[in-house]
Amino acid sequence: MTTKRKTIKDIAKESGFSLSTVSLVLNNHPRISQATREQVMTVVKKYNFYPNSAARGLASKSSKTLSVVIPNLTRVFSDIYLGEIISGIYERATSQGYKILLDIATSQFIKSQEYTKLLASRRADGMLFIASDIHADYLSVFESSPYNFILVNHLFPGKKLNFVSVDYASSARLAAEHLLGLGHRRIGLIAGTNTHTGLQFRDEFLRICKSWPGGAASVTWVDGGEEWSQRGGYAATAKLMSQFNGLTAIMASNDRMALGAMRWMADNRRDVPGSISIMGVDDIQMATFVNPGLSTIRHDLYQVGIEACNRLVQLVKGEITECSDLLPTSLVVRGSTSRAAK
Amino acid sequence: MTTKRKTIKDIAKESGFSLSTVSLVLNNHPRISQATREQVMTVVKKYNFYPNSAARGLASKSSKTLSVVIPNLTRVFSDIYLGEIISGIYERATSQGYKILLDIATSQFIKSQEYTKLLASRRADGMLFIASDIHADYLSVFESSPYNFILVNHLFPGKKLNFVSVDYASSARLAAEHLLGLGHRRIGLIAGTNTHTGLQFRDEFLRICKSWPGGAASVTWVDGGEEWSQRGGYAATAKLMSQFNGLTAIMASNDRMALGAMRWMADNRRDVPGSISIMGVDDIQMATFVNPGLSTIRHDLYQVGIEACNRLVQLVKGEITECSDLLPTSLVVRGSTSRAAK
DNA sequence: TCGTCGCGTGTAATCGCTTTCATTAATTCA
DNA sequence: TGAATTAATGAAAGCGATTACACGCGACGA
Repeated sequence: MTTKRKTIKDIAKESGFSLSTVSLVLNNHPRISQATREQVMTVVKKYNFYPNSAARGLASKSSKTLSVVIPNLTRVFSDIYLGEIISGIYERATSQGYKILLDIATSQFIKSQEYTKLLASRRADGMLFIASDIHADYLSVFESSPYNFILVNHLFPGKKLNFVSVDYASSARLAAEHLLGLGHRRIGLIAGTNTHTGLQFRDEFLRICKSWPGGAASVTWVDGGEEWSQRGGYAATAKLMSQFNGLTAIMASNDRMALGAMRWMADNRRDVPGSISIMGVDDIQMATFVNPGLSTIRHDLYQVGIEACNRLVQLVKGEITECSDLLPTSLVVRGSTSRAAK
Repeated sequence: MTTKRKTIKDIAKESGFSLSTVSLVLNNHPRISQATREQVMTVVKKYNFYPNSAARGLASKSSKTLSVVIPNLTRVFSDIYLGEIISGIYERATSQGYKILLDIATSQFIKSQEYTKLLASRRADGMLFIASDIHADYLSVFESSPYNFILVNHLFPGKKLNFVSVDYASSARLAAEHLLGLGHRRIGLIAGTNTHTGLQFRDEFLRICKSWPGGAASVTWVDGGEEWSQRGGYAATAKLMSQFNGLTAIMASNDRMALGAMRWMADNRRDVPGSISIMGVDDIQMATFVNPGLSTIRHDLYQVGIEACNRLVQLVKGEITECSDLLPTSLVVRGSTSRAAK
């Protein structure tokens, strides 16, 4: 627009060194002497020069950018669950010198194969995919592609797709053991069935309950809805409570649905945990604010973001070629669960 | 990694056309005949070819990317206010073929002048800045730079910085007129003083109240805290109520702080609106859920995002050279405000 | 004294596209 | 039928960096 933008060539000319020397200085190459470095940097500072990233990307074959794809939920940008993961990703990406390109997995995004395009065009060096339900067959392209791709807090048992996720099976185990240990034998489970991790949680929970040494528990489950929302949890609870008598505990597959369950109990004057125990999963901030506090399984989603980004960078650098990390979870007991009334 | 990546050259060779023809096809140039276009596209499809974006960016001098900078708040990725704006930006950017680069205005980001670097290195064609308090002096670089820059829902009265914002002065007017019209003459104002828009709101509100034809109202104001949070609103309310007697209304500068005020009233058994009216600004979803519903000034932040992005694209394309848009607001009356008790 | 090694720097090829301008083929008109 | 237009395509010059390789030079051991 205004004056011509400076290039590395101008810097070279003015500092009296060659193109390559300037380039090496800008990339902190050790072969450059301190004296030279300083002279060049003086000129760089003078013009507030920053090397053109397109040219740099072209020559170095790297965009120093990572793509993050989030699910297409209503109010996706104000979702606590995602917020934690994204924060983790952002923190780590930034500290490693990568920028973040944000995308939403709308049907348009999927249909136009934007996810492939981003990587094929080298606009991003790798991709972190937080969005994926069990029907995400289109991800199969990544099974045998040269693209750096990681599924975040999701996984596909059948497919050879890289992932970094919390260990939902272990969460199910911890939760089941906690409730069973408190003597609960009639449990209502609000499941999330549109993701494999959700299914994994449900199945493992059912398995543990059925084979419990202290006596099998009868578990009836209902679906909590696509978005794992408080509203969905509320509706699921209503269904469970109306169709099954004598439940002493409700296990929700995430805290939001658990909060919905607590809300239903409050609306219907059922005492928690006196008459029924409620348990969630994730340990979102809100779990500590409600009354009674929500017993839950802690999922450190910020850490998931950190780890996923770490792995992706390793993938990009070629330090690893695949990854399937399961992060540990832990039991958090608060006031919403207690010994089963007999 | 695996097989060599195809380039436009390979496509040219295989389709039997020249480099330039393929390029023109890929860019939908009208000078290409339909027949040629189809032949070329066949080969493109066959290899699932996407042109290298760095090369493209280098040659065309545009990255087709916009930078979005958000404030460094705790839990920034799960903030409703920001979420709306970002959704709007994302929607519009995507529909215009731009990608979104996300950044947080941490002190590190500011100190290292990342914001300048992004634009100077042409990594982004333009920047939407949602983060800025009244001390954002570093933004002065943009006053007379060739960079495409827009402040989103903020503005600096003194500086020549492009902005797209809701009209806070008009919001103040609407709110004041509503409360004054209901007969309120002793009002507590919870202000946000760390942004110019916040100050604008406060000053205009005070001005209207002072010069009201029906009799001036006495307004006392306190600061609601840096993050305009519910917690801050709660504390501010406590302060107002303990230090000033006879307030008949509380005006909060955003809904979150208003919700904090309502919470305080509930905790202290003060009837809303029976004994005191409460009013917010923004009209976030939660405003409809609380009981009584929160009277507020509607700010269509999604629209702000859309407009801001629109303007930035125009700036990038050179269709406009500056912008200072104020978007209209409107009064939303719900249950939290009523005629002042006398 | 000479060959060799290291260090610091410069030369030039390259990355994969866009775009101007020239060229060729096809069409129109006198 | 030949000249003048018009339409479609190709050749080649950048775009602004990175980086392999070559080179010059002083120091060193033989």
